Parts: sequence; C-alpha cells; structure tokens
Amino acid sequence: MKASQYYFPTLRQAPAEAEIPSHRLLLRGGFIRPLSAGIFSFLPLGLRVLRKVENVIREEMGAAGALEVFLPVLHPRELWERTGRWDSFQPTPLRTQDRNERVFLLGPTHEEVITDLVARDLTSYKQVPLTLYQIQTKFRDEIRPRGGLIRVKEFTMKDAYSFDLNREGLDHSYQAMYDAYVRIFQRLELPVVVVEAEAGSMGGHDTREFMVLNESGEDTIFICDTCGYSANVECAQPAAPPGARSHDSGDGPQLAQTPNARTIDQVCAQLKTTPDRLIKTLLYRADGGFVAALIRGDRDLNEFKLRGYLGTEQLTMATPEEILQVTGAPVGFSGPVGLPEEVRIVADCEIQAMAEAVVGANRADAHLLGVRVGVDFQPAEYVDLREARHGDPCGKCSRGTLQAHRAIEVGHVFKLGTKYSAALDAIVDDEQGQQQPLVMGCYGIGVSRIVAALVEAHHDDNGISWPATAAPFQVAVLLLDPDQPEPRAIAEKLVAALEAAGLEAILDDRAERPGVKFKDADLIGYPLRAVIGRRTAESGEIELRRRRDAQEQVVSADQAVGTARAMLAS
RNA sequence: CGGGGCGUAGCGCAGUCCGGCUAGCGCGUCGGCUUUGGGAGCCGAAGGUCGCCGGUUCGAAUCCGGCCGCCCCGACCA
Repeated sequence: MKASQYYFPTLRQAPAEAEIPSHRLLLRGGFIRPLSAGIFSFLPLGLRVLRKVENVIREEMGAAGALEVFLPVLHPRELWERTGRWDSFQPTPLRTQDRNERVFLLGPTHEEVITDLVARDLTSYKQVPLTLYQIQTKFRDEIRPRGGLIRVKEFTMKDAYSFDLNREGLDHSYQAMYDAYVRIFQRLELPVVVVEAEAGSMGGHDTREFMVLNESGEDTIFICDTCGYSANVECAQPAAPPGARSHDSGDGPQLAQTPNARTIDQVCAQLKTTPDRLIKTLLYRADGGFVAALIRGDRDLNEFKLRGYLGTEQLTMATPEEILQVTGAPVGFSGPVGLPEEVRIVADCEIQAMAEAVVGANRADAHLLGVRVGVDFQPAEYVDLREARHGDPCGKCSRGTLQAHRAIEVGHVFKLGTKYSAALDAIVDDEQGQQQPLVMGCYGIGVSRIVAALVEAHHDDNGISWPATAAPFQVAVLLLDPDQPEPRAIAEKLVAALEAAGLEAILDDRAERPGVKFKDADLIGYPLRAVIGRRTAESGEIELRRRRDAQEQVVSADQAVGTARAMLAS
C-alpha cells in the first residue's frame, strides 16, 4: 500500500472537544471522525484496526467452537414484549417505526432475537451444545456519551450466546468462552483484570467483567491488595465490622429540633456530630411494599445489593409524597423508630456495630438522639448494603484492604439460565423425552471500545504504539526521497518482500518532508518503521526502528525482512 | 435530566466585558521559487451565513430573548 494513494488525514492539533488520550490520538491519527455526540465514522486506518480486533475474536471464537451468525438490527416490538423487556430494558432502546406504524427497536443486545431464532429449529438435546455469535452494530440511547469511543450510542460489539440442555452443559460452554476471552486479550496485548459483577438489565449470574485498568475508564473496581479478590463497585464486598455492640445502657431516644436539616451535613452541623454517628433511612418501593434501608450516615447505599437481597424486579426510591404518607414527615426526616409495621427494615451490617445513633424522627424538623440499635428499633436483618470505598477491609480475606481503580469494561460473560428460553419457547426434549428449556449463557465484547482501550494502554507523547496484532500496518517504510529512482526502487522492493513474507506494509512515498513522515509514523503508531534515505542509497543499508521501545537496527536490504520479523516477534 | 464550559476559515485560538473602519493571528490548503533525516524558508493567493432565529440600535461577532449543537461533572443518597 502506498501512502500517496491512501487516506489518513492527520491533525497537528486535536479538536478541543477531545480530552482523553485515545480520543485525541484516534482523531489526530486519522482513524475516526465524529458525526454527532457519541457517533463516529471509521476511516480506513480505524477500520483496519477494528477488523484486526474482530479477526482475533473470530479466530478464538471459532477455536472455542462458536459459530458466527449475523442478526437483524431491527427488532419487532412484540418479541421484546414476550420477555417483558420492552418496558424494562435500561437504558431505554432507540425506537422507530415503519410506514405502517409498526414499531421496532434498534437492537441494544440480541438475547430475544437469538433465542427466537434457535427456538424455531432446536427440538432435541442431540442438537446442543450450541454457541452462536455475531459481530454487529449495537444501538444504545446512552444518557451521556463520553470519552471518544469509550461510551457511544452506536458501536461494534461481539455477542455470543450458548445453548445447553442443563447446568453442567452451561458450565462447560461458559468456561470455553471464558478461556477464549483470556486468549483474545492476551493476543491483543490488552492487560485485563477479571472482576465479579452484576448482570444488570440482562439478568443472570456468575457474571465476570474483563476490565482494563485505566484512568480514562468510567467504571470503578476494587482489588484486594492481599488476596487478589476483585469486583466491580456494584458488588464489591467490604468486610463486616467486628461483632455487634451491646446496647443495654443509655437512656433511649431524645427528641432534638433540627429545623430544615434535610441532609447529613446539615444535621451534623446543627447537632455538632459526625456523619458516622448518623443512620440514613432510605425508603424504597419494592414490588408493591415499602422497604426502609438503613445505612451509616457517611456511607452510600448500593442499590444493586439491596435489589439482590430483596430479590425484587422493581425497586425505586419512594417519592416525596409516599415518604410523607408512610413516615408522616417530609423528605429528610425519615427514621427507623416508629415506622408502620408493614414497612420492612433492612440494615447494613455496619449499623449493628454502631453505638447510640442519630436518626430522623419521622416528624418535620426533628431528629432523635441516643437511639439504641436493636432496642429502640429492630431491623428484619443485617446485610451488606453499603458501597465499598477505597481502603475498606476486604470481605473475602479480611486481612487486606480494597483498593479502588478506574477501569474500562471490554468484556462480559455470564450465565443467563432459562429466562429467555422459557419466555420464547426454546425448548427441547431430553433423553427421557421430557421437555426442557435450554440453559443459556451470554458473552459480550466491546469491539470498538477495545480500539480505544488499546490506545489508552499503548501510547506516549508522540502518539499511538499499536500491538502488532492490532496495528493497521505492521511496518511503515518511509521513503524520504520519493523523487529519486534508486531509493524508490529499494523501497518498493522492500515493501513487496515484506508483503510476500506475510507482513502488512505501507510505503510512505508522499511528497512530504522527512519530518512530517517521522511524526506521522509515530502518531499513527506502526509497530515497526523502516527508513530509506540518502544513507540507504549510499550504503545500501536500511534502518529499522521499533515504535514500542525505540530499538534500532541497521541492516542490509536482503536482511531487512528477516530482521523485521524478528523485531516484531520479540 | 441538573450543574458548568464552549460555539468566530479545515484545526487551534484572539476579538465579545466596554457595539463603530474592510473580522484578525498561528497551523493547514492552493500557486511560484528555494529547501530535503524529526511537523522547512521566502513571495503571492484562496478560504468566514462570527451556531440558528428574533429583538434593541444609525450601526451587532459584541447587548437582550429564544432555540440548536458540542464537551466536562453529576445521577433520586433524605
């Protein structure tokens, strides 16, 4: 390939809207261009990288026994109504309709479509296990796109779905995908941490996310510095505090006036106390009833944990009207003492270890002091409800501490069970002739997001430094004097030899000054660079330089290909 | 959706507070000459609905109102 006939409009300066390194460099290097917020076009270089990533995924999916399919983007409304996700999927999918006003959504994920697909043809246990995958554009109406390719409305995703007769089969299929993921990220030289996580809108269990530790990421994960336990903020477990305290002493609750003190900080200021001596009472509506969740004043409630503990589909915070109706007080003065019987009280473990606490009095402008946990009120249970914080003791080993990190989620595997197969009649006969819903697993990889993650992980002040497996071209041959016939002949011969050896090479024969070619090569991030200049014409020697570590070798023309391969491989 | 910032040539910006010649600068682009191993030099040129609509005014990039777009932070925490 000749650069003079290629298209990679590089920018000396990044557009002002780009802040994180991957966004800036992908724009500057001519890989992508924005069309609208969270919507990008891929230019030839960007597409080449995307295809490289896709192909690594394809090879490993194939090696793991998965078969590629290609599913529709437009999904009829009725299909999603059958699984109940038309109304419940978050974020709300983009919707559209045809001229007959038939309503469709633009697929944010494909559980419904794939399950419907196999349901029509699978009838016997003899036809499973089966794992199908696709690489497809997904649409999500993100509340806020951000970070270039990190979070966008339209993106490329690999999604795989496994179908098995039973749990044991699912375990095998799941493990095969998990192992394939490990190999994919190894080959892409993308360092990942596998963390425990929640399945979110998909529903499921044994959820693991593949995370790239990076400051530009938008997820927070915790890693124990001692035992290596790692989890997403959604489910990271801090250790429960040591044993319950005795609350026999003390005089019991005393009423204190706290006019207009609706927040923890305001209460603390008025009562001259600290947030860790307060109990926050958060009122939720859960599947019809009300639940009061108690959490220490300096902590945040983790709604995923509350939802998981209650086992409910619906969980929303009570409205101000409902709070007034249930507690008799306006927002900001709720407390566990004297709540109606039917309100279920669940408390975070830390509450059990508190001495006398300050709580809302369930009347306007008042709080209760000296409230004794377990005496003045009795929670139904003490459970882990709080969001982990940097430095919390580890819930797994209780010796180490949890370290918080920012991370980019690039892959996700989990077990779905029979939620979709049961709803969409993906049912087969087992050996006994009994009808069984297929047991499913679901496995996603953010392909376009990986492109951004690769740049985040592999760049320096001069530009990108692609791993060889993902690079748009492995070698750039810089022809510094394109007008001179002799150097040009050497360069063209070298490119042909590199290509014959299975390497992708681009010949920079543009009528640009040498400096421009060097700068562009560094910016675009070819793993290897060969220079054909005046020195080459005189000595016949070609200079090879590796982008990653600037290692340089000067070799004769006939050694160049061998040396290039060696430098790329080591 | 709430908060903040921004919108002037392809990119980066100045000018806007305090209205007033023909709207500037750097980079890039085009032509010419010179140059040729880390984003060249000189000469010349092109390129702008100042985000959009409306208002105030003799006069608006600048003041007022509305709208749109882009970026960042936040996400019901009592």
